[in-house]
Parts: sequence; C-alpha cells; structure tokens
Amino acid sequence: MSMSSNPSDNIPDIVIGRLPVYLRALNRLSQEGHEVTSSHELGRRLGISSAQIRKDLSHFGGFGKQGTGYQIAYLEEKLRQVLKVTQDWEVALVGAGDLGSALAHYRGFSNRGFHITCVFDNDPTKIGQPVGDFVIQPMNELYNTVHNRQIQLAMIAVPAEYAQQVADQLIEAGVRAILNYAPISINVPNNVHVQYIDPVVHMQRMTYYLDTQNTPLSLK
Amino acid sequence: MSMSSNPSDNIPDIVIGRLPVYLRALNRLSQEGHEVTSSHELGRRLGISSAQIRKDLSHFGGFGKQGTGYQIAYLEEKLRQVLKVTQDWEVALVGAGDLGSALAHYRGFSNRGFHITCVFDNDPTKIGQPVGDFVIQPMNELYNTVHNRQIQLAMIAVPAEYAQQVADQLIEAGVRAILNYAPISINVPNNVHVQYIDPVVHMQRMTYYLDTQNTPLSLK
DNA sequence: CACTCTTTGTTCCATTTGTCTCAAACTGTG
DNA sequence: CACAGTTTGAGACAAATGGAACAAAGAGTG
Repeated sequence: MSMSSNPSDNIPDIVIGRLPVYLRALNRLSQEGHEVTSSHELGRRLGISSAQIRKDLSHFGGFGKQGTGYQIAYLEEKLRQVLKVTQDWEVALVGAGDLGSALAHYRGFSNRGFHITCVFDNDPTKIGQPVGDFVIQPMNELYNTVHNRQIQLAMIAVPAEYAQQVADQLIEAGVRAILNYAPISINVPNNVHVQYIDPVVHMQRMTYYLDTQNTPLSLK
Repeated sequence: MSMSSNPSDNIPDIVIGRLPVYLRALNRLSQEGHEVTSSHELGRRLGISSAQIRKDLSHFGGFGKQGTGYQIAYLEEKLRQVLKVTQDWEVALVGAGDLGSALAHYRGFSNRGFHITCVFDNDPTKIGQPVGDFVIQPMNELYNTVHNRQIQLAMIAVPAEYAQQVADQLIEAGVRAILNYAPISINVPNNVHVQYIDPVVHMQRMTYYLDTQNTPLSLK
C-alpha cells in the first residue's frame, strides 16, 4: 500500500490534469523560500478549494501531516514521481516555421525536464539548417530517428492540413503523446494522448463572457 | 425566444469551452467544400459523442433539421454569434521577449478576428522598437492606452515573477479576459476570465500515461 | 500535561456532466 | 403518397465531480 501512482488505480484524468498546476505552485513556493504549505494556502494561490487539493493528493497517498500541512520539497518529489517527471524526456518537434523555431528556442522546456532533440520539416530549403543545437531533418528520417531513440513525446507545429498525417507518422514511429499546436483536432488511437494549444480557441472561450461593443477598429 | 446566447441562461463553462472546437471543425468542413454536416460526423472528427454535440448546441436553439443535420454556414454563423466573434477584438500584449515577439508576429490571430494592437514591455532597450505593425510602449502607458481604447482582452508573456502585477495593471485598465503564457497561476476578480497556456503543464499532463524507461540521454 | 488551534484525509451528499433512448420531423424513393 | 432511412432535440437516467463536515492527529502554549 505504500506504492504511489499505480495506474491501475484509475485516477480520473481531471485529477491528473491538476497535478502539474500543483507542482508548479510548489516549485514557486520553494523558490520563495517556504518549506511547508497547506491545502488552504495552495488553494488560495490557485483559486481552488482546499478540499479538492486534499482529495486529489490523497489519491496517491498521505503526503501531509495533520496540524502542519505539507512539506514542500517532499510533496514536489512525490508529485514528480506520480507524473513521471523525475526523469528527463526527449521530445520530437515537427515543423520548423515561425512557431516551430520559437518552440525549439524556448528556454522553459529543458529546465523542467523536456528536451527537444530532433526537428523535422518537409521544406527542402530548411532541411540541414541549424535550429537550436540541432539540424532540421527531412520527414523521411522521422520514423528511424523517433523509433530508434524510442521517443514517446512529440510536438506538432505544422499547418492544419498536414497535422493528421504528421500525427499518423509519429504514432507509427512509436510516439504516445502529442502536443498539437496545429489548429485542428486530430484522430489518434486510444493509447495515444493529445493535448491541444490553439490560442484562438482559448481566446474564444473568453469572449463569450465579455461585453459586445463595437470597438471601432481602424483595421483593414 | 429567438434570442440566442443569453448569458442569463447560465450555460455551463464546459459547454462554452467546446464551442470554439466545434466552430473550428465547421470552418474546416466548409473549407473542404461541405455544405451540411451531422452531429455524428462532427463527433467522429472531434472524438466526441454525437449526443453531446447535439445537447451542447441545443442550449442555444435548434440549429439543425431532422433527417438532414446542420447547415454548416448557418451553424458557423450562429456559433460565432454565441461566442461573440462576429466582431473583431483588439488585444493588448504585455511582454516583448522571444515569446511576445512570436505572438505579435503570429499570423493566425487576425484572420480569426483577434488583433494585437499594442505591445508593452518594461525593458528600456526594447521600448520604441517596432514589433509587427506597432511600436513597443513602456508599461506606464499601459493604463491610458488600454483604458482609452476600451480593450477587454490581453495576453501576458512576461516572466512568472511579473505576471501577477501585470495582470493587476491590466485589470485596473479595464481588461476582462487574459490569456496567460507565464508559467504561474494568477489571482483575478470573479468577473475577469483567465486561460492558461503553459506547454510544460500540457506535457506533464501526458507523461503520467507513458512508460517510464531510462531513455539514455547524453544531455548535460 | 491539559487545552486550544490547526490541518489532514475520509466519508457522505449535492451538483454537474455525460449518455441512452425515443418520438417527431424531414428526405428520398418508387 | 406510403414507406424506409436519417437525424435532431428532449427527457430520463447514470456516472463523475466537487464540496461540506468531521474525526483524528499533530503543534504550540503555559
């Protein structure tokens, strides 16, 4: 019973989805010099009820102590174990346009355990060009590179019309989790996970709540 | 009763959150030359049950026809009305680093109705520099610019340690919806909406489901 | 050591969310 | 115009999610 993070426990996806947010808040708390925290403090920072935080964490074991709260360093370590981010992960990037290049240069990945170690594009003028510490490879090298290195994570940063076929190729090569920046939904088998980042979708989720007013735009 | 998108109906947030995804799929269907679709077809494309799509849409009125399905152009228009994206929206961008610059240059916004029309940064060496069609403004101009133009939408692309104070300034100037790229949770009043984009969080939501294996990394 | 204060983890309950089912409506065909 | 085949939208039901409440455990105080 001391085993934590047993996938057979069938933890709801929605709970897993919150854990990275908790982890991020804990990182910050320890950066700020704190050593202990409570579900109440975390909840206040995150805008989540303290009961929910306690319940979420209790799925994986009792990490806190009554009367005291949670030892931040300890809880961070435990959450990293649950999320499997104690190890580093290699990530394949497909698409070396504006967005892909920005992702390749983004400094926020490596210090949190994700390393883009190969970049693919189908544009002949880009192939061979350096991006970050690597060289852009042609698409026909995708299978071998990803398969041989057993890369399980990929980011898609190609136009929408290519996203599905890129996803198919990645999955065939062994990728099991995709962060999709292309503005389109993709179909994948049940054992493959997808997360979507489309800024416009995120914006459209908020405009519903705003006041309509004819902002006079001098835009062509 | 012919009014759609009455906020007093109190539509669940989770329903609103799916509408932009439906809209995106409809855009694509019409691009592909289709004129009608069905909840079944949409569901297949999006990996969502057809019943859910019908129920979500029925919150806003009967947009379909039995035996036929949905007229794509009509449903697109209706969803745009519900989401209030028939009009264009001005967006303020705070932070002109790598990420902010990439956002300012991203072409995917304007053709979907979002226009970044001002950019702010606190770095004296950046102020006055052109970014896209605009010039980077100092932070002390934020209030007047945002307030005078009645800008309701903003993106935060500054380091985590500045995100909260930037959010506070934006809200004071009248912003009601924030797309936060800073890797930190921010506290806002109830009438202000926030969406988060943190690629690492999205990645960490997937590693839980992957096989741990010591990928031998030759990374320092 | 008694007493107060704090906080966790669990259980129970209310609410929310999603799915199933089906009557009614529409199309197309012969 | 009858009939077979689709598909919507609504209502009933089931599953999931979130929150309230509380016993138990620990810390601090005098």
